[in-house]
Amino acid sequence: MEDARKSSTGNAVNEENSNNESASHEEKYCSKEATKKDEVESTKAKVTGVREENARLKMLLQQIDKDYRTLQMRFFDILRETDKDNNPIDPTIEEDTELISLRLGMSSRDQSKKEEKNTSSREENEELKVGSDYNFTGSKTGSMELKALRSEEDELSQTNVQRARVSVRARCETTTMNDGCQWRKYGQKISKGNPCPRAYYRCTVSPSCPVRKQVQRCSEDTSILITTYEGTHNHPLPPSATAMASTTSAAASMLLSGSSNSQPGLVSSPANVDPTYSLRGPNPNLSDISRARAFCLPNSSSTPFPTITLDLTTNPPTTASSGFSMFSSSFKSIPRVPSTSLSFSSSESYMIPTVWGNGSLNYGIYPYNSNHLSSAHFRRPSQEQSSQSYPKKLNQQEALTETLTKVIKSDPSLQSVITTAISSMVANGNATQVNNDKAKNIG
DNA sequence: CGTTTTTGACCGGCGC
DNA sequence: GCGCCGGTCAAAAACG
Repeated sequence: MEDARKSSTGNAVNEENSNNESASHEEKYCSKEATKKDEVESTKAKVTGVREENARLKMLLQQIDKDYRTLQMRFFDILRETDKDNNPIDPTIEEDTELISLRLGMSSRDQSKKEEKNTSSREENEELKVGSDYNFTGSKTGSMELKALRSEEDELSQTNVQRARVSVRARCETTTMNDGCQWRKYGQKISKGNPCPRAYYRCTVSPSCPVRKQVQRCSEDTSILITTYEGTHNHPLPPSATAMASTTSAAASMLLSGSSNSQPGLVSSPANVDPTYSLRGPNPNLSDISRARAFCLPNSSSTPFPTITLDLTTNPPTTASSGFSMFSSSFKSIPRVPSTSLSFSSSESYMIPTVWGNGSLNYGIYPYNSNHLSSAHFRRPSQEQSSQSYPKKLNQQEALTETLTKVIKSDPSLQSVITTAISSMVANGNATQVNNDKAKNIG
């Protein structure tokens, strides 16, 4: 190979030398044309490059779309399986869990039907759940989602069930996060304990959309904006809003699927068992987001709905190697455990240092699923008994965490999807710009 | 002129 | 029952 290349190169050089004179003459006369040709070639190369980039972005978007769907499906599967694993004795709990998680994504009727179907129907199920977030990819999916959501809303209004809230903490200088949706401010209040006013916004994309959000600056760090979303959009979302919507929806699903114990009649006090989850992460960029952390917090007794917090403000100097190390570490780290009302009814003063801490893993009570607690509640409603079951719940928690971590780590696409989802919803609108750019490219 | 924001009034839940 | 508090309403003002 080496010899052949040398000889070949040598021949070429000889030929070049022999033609040097004529070539130099031609250069004089053709230099301008050659320059033009070079420019044309350069332009062509650029166009080709742009086309390739365009194609690559298209592929990327399709992949993200696909990954999102996969993630959504896997997420609910995991939750379902863990529910069954951890509450095998009490079927009532599992049933409740299903009911609650359904309220988030679809009606119970739809869900129960789908549960009866085989695995192939999972895809359809998945389509329903994710449809609103990706309805720009297909009107059919969007309409299906719309039906499901309306059904859900009807059920919500009829049964007056709990609604999950998703709180996003992010550094943002503007008055509100640019999440891609259209909002109308309908009120502002000074809330107790925070000098910064809390603004109330309503989604105006659709007149009947029930989604609302509250925006308030953190009293301790006014650069941090706390945005709390409540409800589910019952209309197609613009592409720029899908990232936030899908992420909050998934987070809320995660939360509600674990709040079965809040069912009235099954628990002494719903306020005691409202878990507050938190996904904590630093900053809008992907690598930082990949270090985001998840943890659970005792819910404020004043909060009527279970709340999950996505914390994108802190900057823990952890290794950014694995996209989902955050889940594993945070879920495993459970320094304190709720013992029924004692921990759950804890006030904000108890919760805040955990939430607004420096990024250490001193948080988290009930990772994504509070059913472990619920089972303890159901079987031993007394505080004393629950306190005694603390180590057991911890073990369950850790086992559950490990299971989830393994699943997530075993699937790189899952990691990338989650990372992308979280990074896409950050406050400064970067994600919106990216989405818009991608949409333009596709268009 | 239509839409959005502002802001005081109002309402319901909750604790005392 | 009363007051506090969070959330919402709705008229007026501001805005584009």
